[in-house]
Amino acid sequence: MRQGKPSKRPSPETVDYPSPIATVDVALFTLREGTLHVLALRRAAPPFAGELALPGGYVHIDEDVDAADTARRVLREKVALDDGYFLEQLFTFSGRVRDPRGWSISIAYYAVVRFEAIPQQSAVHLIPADDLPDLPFDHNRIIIKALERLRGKSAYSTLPAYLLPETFTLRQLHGVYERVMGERLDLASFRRKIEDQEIVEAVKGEMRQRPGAGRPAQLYRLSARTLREFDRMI
Amino acid sequence: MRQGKPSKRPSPETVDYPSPIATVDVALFTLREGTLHVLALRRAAPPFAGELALPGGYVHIDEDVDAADTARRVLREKVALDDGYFLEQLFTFSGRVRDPRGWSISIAYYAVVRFEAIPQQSAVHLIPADDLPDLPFDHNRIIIKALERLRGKSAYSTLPAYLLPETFTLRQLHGVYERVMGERLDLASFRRKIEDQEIVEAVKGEMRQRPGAGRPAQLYRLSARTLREFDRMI
DNA sequence: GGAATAGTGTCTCTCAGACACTATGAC
DNA sequence: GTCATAGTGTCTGAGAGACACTATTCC
Repeated sequence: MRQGKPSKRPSPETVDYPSPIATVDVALFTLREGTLHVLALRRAAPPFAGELALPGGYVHIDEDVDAADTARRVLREKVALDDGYFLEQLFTFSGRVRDPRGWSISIAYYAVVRFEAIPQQSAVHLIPADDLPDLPFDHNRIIIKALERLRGKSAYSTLPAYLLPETFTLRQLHGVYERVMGERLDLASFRRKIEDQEIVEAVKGEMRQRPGAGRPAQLYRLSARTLREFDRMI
Repeated sequence: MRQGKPSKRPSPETVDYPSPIATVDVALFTLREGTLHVLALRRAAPPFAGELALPGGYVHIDEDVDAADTARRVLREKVALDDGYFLEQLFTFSGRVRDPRGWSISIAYYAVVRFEAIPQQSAVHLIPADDLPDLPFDHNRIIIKALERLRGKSAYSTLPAYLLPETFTLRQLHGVYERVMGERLDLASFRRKIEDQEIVEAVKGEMRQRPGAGRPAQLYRLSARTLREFDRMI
């Protein structure tokens, strides 16, 4: 039918159809002042130059080994974030109308990281995840889907632990779950679940305190077992 | 950096990078003789001409409105399947090495349909889902991931009902769940769950029988409520 | 001692599995 | 009646929420 057209570099030879644009977008979540936020950047280039949008970029076929690699490169180049975050493919948004440049594919990822790990640069903005402005492309849809996934997965995994430093108290972990889920969770049940299933392990003898008084809390970290099979359910 | 190359039709103007090949592959599941199978086709064209592989095809940017549309077109053109099936995006497989033609993206879908709805053509093969041969590309990986999703989702949804005709007995539904999940499910609990939550509704007064004797069973169909919010949990 | 925060014991309710029971048809 | 399949009632154990209790620190 239609002819493939010559391309400059690692050139697919038997391609019969013009390929759509292929990009990767990342919804990066963090907790700032007790509220879940998504990271957005002010766009430097058209389309939608000057507007806030999710960090994203073209797949570089000579540089990236796969799309997850593109996502990590985007976070490195545009957010100066190297590691320590959770990253997972979310969904692929595609079609003729989602990008003014034409038929496009956006392989969307979502990521979770603690606030302190994000270098504060001028282009970086944090948007409250439950109170989004109108964003370009279909970025609102992407964020809403990412939020559903984040909440769904948090209900049966240790994903929210990525919002905390390496060691934390059970109370902090509980608070983070409540913030992410946006609902109250019974503290006693939470402790039982987390402790019984050996999701965390006590850090030897260490303790910790808050401003005024109060009994110091045991410090925990995710157990080796949890880290190994992170994706598995609680 | 590098230049975009002219394309014939809806031409992306500001594309800075050569796009990877964009295809859609579909893992279509069905139940034949009580065993879950995946549909494979004998490939007509290279690469891997003559081998069995998942039905798939290029995204046609002048014809398909989005990737789900591509998936439906692939099923229509290559399997002669028009509707009556469940279809959902699974995952996007991408990278430099998965396709000998070069850096490629496969937006993978999975589908579920009853055996009788599949037109029997010479190219169509059904492979037992739990006993896969070596398939080209990363199609084994796609099928394994699709199976996980199918089983995961069947545990809390009415997905397996797509393997049955419009009306069915509770016993049939139960059997189909067991086959899909590959494990025994308590029949009494199953009835309670299915009935209490109004997932099905009795088809007025109708009954049904099997070969020899036995009490006839009530016929059911999925309730309007279930069909409306199909994705929701049981 | 009191205030503040950390952590536990116990009751109750729900729900799923187990399994013995009853129901309705063909013969 | 028997056989075969359909469908129900009831017990039990696991787990989550509710919430009152105890523990350990600072002052």
